[in-house]
Amino acid sequence: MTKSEDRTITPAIEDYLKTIYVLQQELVAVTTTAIAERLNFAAPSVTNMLKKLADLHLVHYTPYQGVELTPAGEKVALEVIRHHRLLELYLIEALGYSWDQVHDEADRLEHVISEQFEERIDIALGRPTLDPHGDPIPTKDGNLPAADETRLVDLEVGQSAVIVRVAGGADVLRYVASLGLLPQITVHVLDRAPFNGPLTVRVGEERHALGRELAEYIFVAPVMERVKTKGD
Amino acid sequence: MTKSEDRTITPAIEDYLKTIYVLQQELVAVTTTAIAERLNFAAPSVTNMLKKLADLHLVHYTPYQGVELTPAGEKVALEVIRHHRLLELYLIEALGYSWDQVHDEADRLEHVISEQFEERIDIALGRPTLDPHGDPIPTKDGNLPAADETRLVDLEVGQSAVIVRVAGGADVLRYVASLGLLPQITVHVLDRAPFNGPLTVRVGEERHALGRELAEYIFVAPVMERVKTKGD
DNA sequence: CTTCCGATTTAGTCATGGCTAAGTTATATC
DNA sequence: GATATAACTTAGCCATGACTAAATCGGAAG
Repeated sequence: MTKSEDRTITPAIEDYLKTIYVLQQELVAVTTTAIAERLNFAAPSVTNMLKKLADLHLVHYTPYQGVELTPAGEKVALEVIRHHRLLELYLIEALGYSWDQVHDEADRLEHVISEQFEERIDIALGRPTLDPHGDPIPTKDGNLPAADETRLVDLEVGQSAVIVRVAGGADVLRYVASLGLLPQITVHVLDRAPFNGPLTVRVGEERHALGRELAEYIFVAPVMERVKTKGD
Repeated sequence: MTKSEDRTITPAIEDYLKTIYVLQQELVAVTTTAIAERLNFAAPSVTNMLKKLADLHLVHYTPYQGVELTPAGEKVALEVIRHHRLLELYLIEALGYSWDQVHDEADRLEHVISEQFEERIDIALGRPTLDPHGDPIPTKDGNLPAADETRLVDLEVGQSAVIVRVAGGADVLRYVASLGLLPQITVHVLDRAPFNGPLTVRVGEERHALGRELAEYIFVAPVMERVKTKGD
């Protein structure tokens, strides 16, 4: 009856493709080392896998140069990312997870849920387009609406913005959440210390100093509110 | 403080322990071959794993004799079974799966969900005690209330009973469901053909002939209603 | 042009967990 | 008691996917 599928795509392969997809959006070239760092693997392990992915026609791999997803590879990556983001949203909305607890759970579940499971939670959530971090959820046919990509670190003193999403791992999410910096929240930039020093921001009644690196993880939608001179 | 994970327990180990647990309830001795058949593995693969499980003190293994779970092994088995049964119920209750679709999904999910996930769906379901097949759900501290174990095949002609659960794989479940033989449903035994022949049962307005083997998979709670005469 | 160094790949190892082929054990039967 | 046979184990193989150590590439500096 339902005989097992062509299990060429393993969880490990899915993780690599997902990582490469994300890195492609951050970097000009996706290198072995960048992948190794992101996945916490040794570089040779990555080289190994890249050769395998190339054999499977999931990436274009040029030794010493880097990799790029093929359309087939991108399709797999987007499916995994769709699973991940739907799961994160479902865990929060349906099961009451908190914002910073969902990532690890989704990382494990994303590899094992069926098409049916995906479809059922998609329906249960009302076919959402954004995940809890504000990232767009790829559609079933592999389209990903681009998100705004202004970073908190790029704002000028005096500007305000609404947090859209926060990148980075669970530790970053937890810390950022503890400061009240959650999606939908408005922040005001009070100061930018020189020499790559911290940003001081106001969130509600509180003030926090954020390292530059941290502020690169926080993506915002700028609010062009009345600044100094009477704006239009 | 949640202790850091003892990653000695792999999904493969969980599958073996779960299978051994189930077989212990069905058989006097759990043999290599019985495990191999249930898991669809070759016998030597099982022998191999049994040695590993014995090293981990999860089973008592006597070569050529069979295995038995240790308390530690039983604990793991019950945790996995708890995951499985909670998941099956959740898939049906919360996500609208049908009765015969849940097994495979639960088989994959049971190995990856966290304690938190288990707790959340347990709460969402109102801390249930029976899964959709009528099997009891082990408690978090590893207790499993015994279920009634009368089989449909053991009923006399003229007896009626309510189906409690159906054992067997997805193919059995699917077929049995297609006959309308679902938990909560009442069946009436109309005939038992001699020489191990089929049972004829009435379900609602329909009659079906069931092989003896199939009728062994169907567990019932007998109903002592008025005895009827033969024929009709 | 050479030299150096970090990035990368090659080579070879290990654990997991399947497999087949071939021996060994237990046991039922003559 | 001898032996056939099914059950079981041993031995050895394979793919995955991680690792370290060592060679190699390639770009920036001298």
